[in-house]
Formats: sequence, structure tokens, C-alpha cells
Amino acid sequence: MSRYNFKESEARWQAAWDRAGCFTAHDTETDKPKYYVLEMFPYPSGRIHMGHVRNYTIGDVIARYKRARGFSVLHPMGWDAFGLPAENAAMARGVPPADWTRKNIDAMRAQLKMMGLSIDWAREIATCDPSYYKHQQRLFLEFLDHDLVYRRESWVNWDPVDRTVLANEQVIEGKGWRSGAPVERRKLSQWFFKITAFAQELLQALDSLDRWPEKVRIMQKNWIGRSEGARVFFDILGREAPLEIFTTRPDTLYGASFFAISPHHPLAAELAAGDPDLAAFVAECDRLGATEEAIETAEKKGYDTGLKVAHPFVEGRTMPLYVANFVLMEYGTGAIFGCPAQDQRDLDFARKYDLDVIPVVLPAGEDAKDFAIGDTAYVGDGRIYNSGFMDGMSVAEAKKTVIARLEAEDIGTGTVQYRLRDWGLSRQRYWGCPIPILHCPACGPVPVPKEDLPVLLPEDVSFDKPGNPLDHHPTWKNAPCPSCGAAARRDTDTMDTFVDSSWYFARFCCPQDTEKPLDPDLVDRWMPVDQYIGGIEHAILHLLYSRFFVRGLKRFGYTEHDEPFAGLFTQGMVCHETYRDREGRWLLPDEIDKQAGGAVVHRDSGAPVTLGRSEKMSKSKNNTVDPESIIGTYGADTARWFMLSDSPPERDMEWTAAGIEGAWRFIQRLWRLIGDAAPNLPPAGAPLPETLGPAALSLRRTAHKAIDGITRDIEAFRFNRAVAQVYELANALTGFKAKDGGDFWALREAFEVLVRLLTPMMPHLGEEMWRSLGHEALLVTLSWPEADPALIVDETVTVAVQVNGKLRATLELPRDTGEETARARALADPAIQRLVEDRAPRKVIVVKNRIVNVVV
RNA sequence: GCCCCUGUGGCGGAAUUGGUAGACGCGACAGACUCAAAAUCUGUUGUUCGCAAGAACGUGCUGGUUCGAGUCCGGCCAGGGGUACCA
Repeated sequence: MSRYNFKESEARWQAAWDRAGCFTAHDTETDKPKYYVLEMFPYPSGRIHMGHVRNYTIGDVIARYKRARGFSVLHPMGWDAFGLPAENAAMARGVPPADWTRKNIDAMRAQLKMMGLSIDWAREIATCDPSYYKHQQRLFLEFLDHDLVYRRESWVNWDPVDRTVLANEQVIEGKGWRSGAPVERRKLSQWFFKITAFAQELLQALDSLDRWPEKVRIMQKNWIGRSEGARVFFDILGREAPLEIFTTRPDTLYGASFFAISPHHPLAAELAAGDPDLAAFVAECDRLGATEEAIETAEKKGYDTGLKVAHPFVEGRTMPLYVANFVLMEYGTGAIFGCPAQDQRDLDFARKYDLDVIPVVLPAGEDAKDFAIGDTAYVGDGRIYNSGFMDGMSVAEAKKTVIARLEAEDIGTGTVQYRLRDWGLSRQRYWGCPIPILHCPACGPVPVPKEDLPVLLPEDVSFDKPGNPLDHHPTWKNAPCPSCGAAARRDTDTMDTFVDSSWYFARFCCPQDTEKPLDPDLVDRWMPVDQYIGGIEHAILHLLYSRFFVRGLKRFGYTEHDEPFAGLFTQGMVCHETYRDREGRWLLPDEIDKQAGGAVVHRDSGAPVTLGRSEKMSKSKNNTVDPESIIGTYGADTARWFMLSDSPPERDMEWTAAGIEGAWRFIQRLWRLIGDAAPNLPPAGAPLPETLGPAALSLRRTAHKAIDGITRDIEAFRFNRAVAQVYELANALTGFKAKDGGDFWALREAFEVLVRLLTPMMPHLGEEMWRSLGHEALLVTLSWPEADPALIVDETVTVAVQVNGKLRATLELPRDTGEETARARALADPAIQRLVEDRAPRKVIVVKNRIVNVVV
């Protein structure tokens, strides 16, 4: 028996599938239910990594399984091809981003094809292709037409040396990653999608996404962050304009002891103009960085403006107004009042600046006379006191009452506030979809007429000068105003790449349509995506933006659906041990050698190597394993099989050399098993013999239980368990000694079941084994096996017998034995009698087919 | 900081969703085959005590609910993801 030759076999079956057009998605195949499987499309970084292998293996199992279940399947692939890395490569190596990207796409397509994925490659799209982004520009204009895009000023990280805007990840400890110069904050006019217009809808519809992980829905819910509260106007002594604040705790208004505004509040800017110390404080806040994380983890600091705010309900009471580093301009009104007794952050601030702490909520069971706040604010419910007209009310009552009072006096209103902010889409970058807008000195921003699209991204650009190449391109930005004909200039910003990925899934339904972005008939033929698969890191932004975008598409008449993804699965990361040499350099897994005694050394030098814990595969830790080299050494099926083994797909998995070798050995074992058995089997399609011996019957039970179990496991994304059951069936086949015709019949049945169950996971080996069993048809075209219900339940069950909750014996009982009989059998068991002795059981709990617990 | 998730043998993990903890795989050990090795096959393998029968302990820590907790509840600890310009 020769070894399984995966190289020859994998290429041959891939060609056979291709010839037969097995994976073409048919727009007109409407006699079958449709099923749209989609994995998040890759960024074309140059080579696929193990995360891709995991992602696309999972999706391919689902796609192949659903085809076998009789669905008309759409399983496409494309490229998230715009983005920063192409520009970084251009600057580092002088390669034009377009060339770099296209070369990467070609390389990665070839690698993905090696995996034997059941993809309809005719639908391939790349977001950097004008045939894609042309339609995206049109969609942008439709968002604009429907008042879902607007322009306003907002802040960016500015690198004064590179004269460029920096992404948050490019700001390291307040400095530009390339220049090392301290980053400044600048205000630029930018375009925004009005996602907040859908805040309530996006929140509410989460409840309908019952095939999404609960955790993702919770994260989105928290991100949208609906809160009910009040906007209140306060008078600032000696100033005309009142201060507007937002609070979720208007019931604690009597406990207010200070006010704080954001460093970016217009009032802060006005005051800073005449106050150098305040200007310095604002500058210090800016140096913190723009991320929420930096702001929230920084020490809370304030600057007393000297202004006093009047309390609306307490005659003569005034409170200081601070500029504070923890107040966000983007949330609410950029101004708050502080009630230290009932809010921990306010309390910390009050203690630091020695401000009053006036408790206004009395916890149940406390006495108003001696209840005091120490270092912990009281944020729970209770009775309102020290609060004039609200005294004696619950928190909820007080909120209602005070809002009514504020509204009656015309100094505030009850409002709903969302944490969600509008989606800024302008990027001061070259390698992205151009924003189809012209800026005319007379007419202002004017949309490029739809018939003039696409606005092509010029490819003759240079990265020699700092700044955005579009900005200093000699001719590109000059164009006449479509409205008045005057000389205008193009918007030199490009779109956030999240825009590209917010509708690609719909474009896969009609990728060849040159006329319009989307064909409503085809979109509704395939949408929504029935199963979307990708990393948990996209749980909020990408998925929320896509949900927003599809709501826009619905408004413009492109689809009837609100939601892009009916089912979502979030896979875990691929991790690997890390290795460092004595100098602390990270070593590749290929560079080390594990010796028998457990020592780890450098393969070439023999120098000792420190073994680090397992971490996500990354270039920076050098703990990557190259999929192409794995597939070249062991084959695609081995890589796919190991990806699905062991770790549940939603959890992080650990890539190990031992694991991939184990998968390789199993494939060889299957190959030997079928090679040894096949010549002795009855011909394919032989009828079921009239009588079967106990061995044959038992093997049939094992096989049919495997069908039942593996089917459920694939449906539930428990691939690791499906793999375990394939092992169990293979083990049963290994140990089976056929003696008569019935045994051989059962053996053929079990082999056929095994092959058909493993083929979504190892499709090439599946086809090869299917042929060994004497079949001509492509396995990939066959339907999924059905389990015989009579063969999947056992006649007897093992029931555990406990005494006081501890296992003391087991009983073999006929399935569904009655409670009385089970109890009697348990009490009659010698081991139980010995333990119970002559004590009368106080209680006997019987759970049918499971357990008898004797309590003495 | 905030939001979300995860934690079970030497290792990856399983546990019918509150009912026999450790399926299956890896590793290790022992045996068979071999001149030998590799490959393969068979067996053992949570820890401790015991010749054995068996017993005690055991699901990050800690407290609780229950006849019964890996599973439910409270409080911690550790690791990971997100934190709005990485994708």
C-alpha cells in the first residue's frame, strides 16, 4: 500500500471540481433554498496567514455541508484592498501601492486556491478596483442626497514633521511613529455618515439577531449606549450665554458642587485665548492622546476657570466651573455637573480639589443624621434628601419630577442620549476611494455628477514629499465646478476603508453589474448573508457600520433587508509558543529545536532558547508558521483537519508541530484503512442483507450515531467534536473483524458514512477515498447522509447511583426504566446497601436514565 | 479606566446545558514487529495513599444556593479582544 500522495490528489480534485463547475453560485437556481456563506474578506498583505486558514476552513466546511444539504450556495471571495499598509510599503520600498496590492492579491489568490476552498471565483472583487469604488462613490452621493452625510470640523492627530494626519495606532506615547515629533491636534473639515440617525433602530434590531453571539449583541448595545437623562441650562455669573450640560442623574442636582467642560468646549477655547495657564492646560490635555483609553486612564485633572455657575433651585448657591481632562466633547454637550456623593469619578475629583460633598441619596437602612460619604460614592437607589422639592422620593420618581420642573421653568428638557457618535469617513490618505466632491470657491462643496464617476485615483503619484500625494499631485485636483464652471478643486481626502467593507457582501450578489452598484433582484435573491464568519475584533465597528450601511441601501431602494448578516460566528485567534534567544531576539518556530530532555535550543548554533507563553501569531513576536509551507509539506487536508481539531472554533487555538503531525498521521491511517478493506467489500449499492449479526448491528449503530452526532456538531459549529466523532468511527472500523456477508455489508456502509462525513473537512481525501470505494460520481455533488432513527438510541443505559451526592455504583438498566424500579434496583445494590446500612433513606432522587441519589 | 470574553489532567480539549468530570486527540510510559531505527500495531496514563479491593482529593481563587455545581449566584485573581484613523 503506497502512501497517500496528497500533492497529486489535491491538484487533481481541484481541477475536477473546477471542470464540473461545482462551486458556481447560480442566480437562477431558485428551486432550492439559498444559502449565503461569507467569511470576512482578507486584507491583501502579501501572504495568507494561519488566521485566514482557520477562517476559510470554517466557512468552507459550512459551504460544502450546506450544498450537500440541498442548498443553492453562494460562497464568494474578494479583497479588502485599500488601506494604510500599501502606503507604508510605498514609503519604505518605493513600490506604488497599486502594484504592491495587485501583486499581493495574485499571490494570496494562488495560496487560497491551494486550500481547496469551494469558492465561486467568478465573483471575485477587489475594493481598489475602479469597477468597485466607482459604485461606492455613487452610494456616497446617495447618502448625501438622503441627508445621511454631512460635513463638519473635527479633530485629528497631526504630525508636524511628516505633515500628515496620523492614525491612533501611529501615535506612540504622544509622538509620531515615523518622525518621533510630538503630535498636535488639528481641526479639519471632514465628512460624516449620520449613523446616529439610526441609533435607536440599530439598538432595537439587535434583539432580532438571534443567530449572533450574545456577547457581540451586548457589546454593540453598550457601544450605542442609550441613556435617558436631561439637558439643563445653567447661568454663569457675569455671562450672557448659559452653560448647557447633559446628565443622567438630574435627581442629584441638589448635590452638585462643581461644573466641568471639555478642553475642546468652545467656552474653553474662548477663555484660553485670554488665559495662558488655561491654554497650557488645554495643550497638556491634547498631549494625552485622542483615544478613549488614554483619556480614561489618565489622572483626572481640572483647571478652575474662576467662573461661577448658579444653582437653579438654591438661591445664592454658586459652584466653580472647571475645564477637565476627562470630559469628552463628543458626548452629550461636552459639559457636566459633578455630584461627588453619588458618582465615583466626581468624588475623586472633589477630594482632589477640596470641593463640597453633599449626599442627596440616602441608602435604605441609613440614618440621614449620620450617613456620610468617605472615599466611595453611593451610586445605588434610595430616598432623596437634602433636595428641596424632591425630598422623600425614590431616584426614579425624583428624575421624573425634576425633569418636569426643568421643563416648566424652561431651563432644561428630558432627553435620550446615545454614546454612539457619527462616523467620520474622511481620511487624509492616498490609497483609498476618492470622495466624489469638488470644492468651489463660489458654490462650496459640490457633488461630482453621477455620470462623471468614477473619480479615478491617479497612479502617477510620489511619496517623496511628506503629506498626502493627492494634495500635491500636479493636475489631479483641478477640475471645473459642475455647478458654475469656475475653477474648483477636488476633495483630496479618501474614504475610511470601513466604507469599502460595509457593502462588499451585497456586491457579491451582482459583481458584474457595470451600470449600478447593486441589482435589487439579485441582492434580494442572496441577501442577507446566512452565515458570516470572522474575527471577534470586528464585533463592533465593521459590523455596526455594515448594519448602518444596509439601512441606507434600503432607503435608496437597493434591498428590502435591514440587516446584512442573519447569522454571525466569531472565530478565535491562532496562537503559537514564542521563543527568544539570549539577546532577547524573537526566534521563528523554524529556527528552534526541541531536544529529548525538554531543552529548547537554536537549531543552527545550539544556543539555549527561552520558551515563552503562547501568543497570537504575529510578525513582531516572530511566532508565525507559514501556511504555504505547511500545505506544501502536509497538504491542504492536513492543515484543514488540524485547524478544526481540538480547539472549539470560537476560542483561541494553539498551533503546534505535534498537532499538525498528528493530523498528517491520521490521514495516512485512513488511507491504509480503506486500502486494506476496500478489496474485500461487497460492491457499491449491494442490498441490505436480511439478517445481520450482533457485530454488524453494533457497527451500524456506531455509524448512524456518527451521522447524527456529526450533523448536529457541524450545525452548531462544534467542529472539534465532529472531528472527535470521526476518530471514534475510524477507531470502530480499525477494530472491526468482519466474519460474514452481513459484517462486510455493514463495513461498507460504515466506510461510506465515514467518507461522506469527513469530506466537508478534508474534501480531497474524501473524493479519493470515495473513488477507492468504487464510486464514479464526484462526492461533492452528493447529498448528506441520513441517520436511521432506530439505530441511534441504545436499549440500555448506565445509571449512576449516588449516596449523598457521591458516586458509589452504576447500574445497567433498560432505557426509560420507571422511577420505582430504578429506586429498588439502586437500593438493592450491594455497594449501596453497605453504605446505607440500616439507616432509612431520608429521600431518594431519581432522574430517569441518569441518576439515583440516595440521601441518608 | 470602561465594555465584552476566557480559565477543566503533562498539553489541546469533552461533559446530553444542574445529574457518572476528563470523550477524542497530542505527549509520555510499557509491549509487539525489526539486526537496529523509523513507520505501524497493542496496552497503560488526573493526583495522592494502597499488593489489591478500594479510599481521599480534584474544573483559576473564595463564599453561597441545591439531594447534587465545571455548569447557577456574589466577591476576587490572571489572560485576551474592543475602546471610534490598523484591518
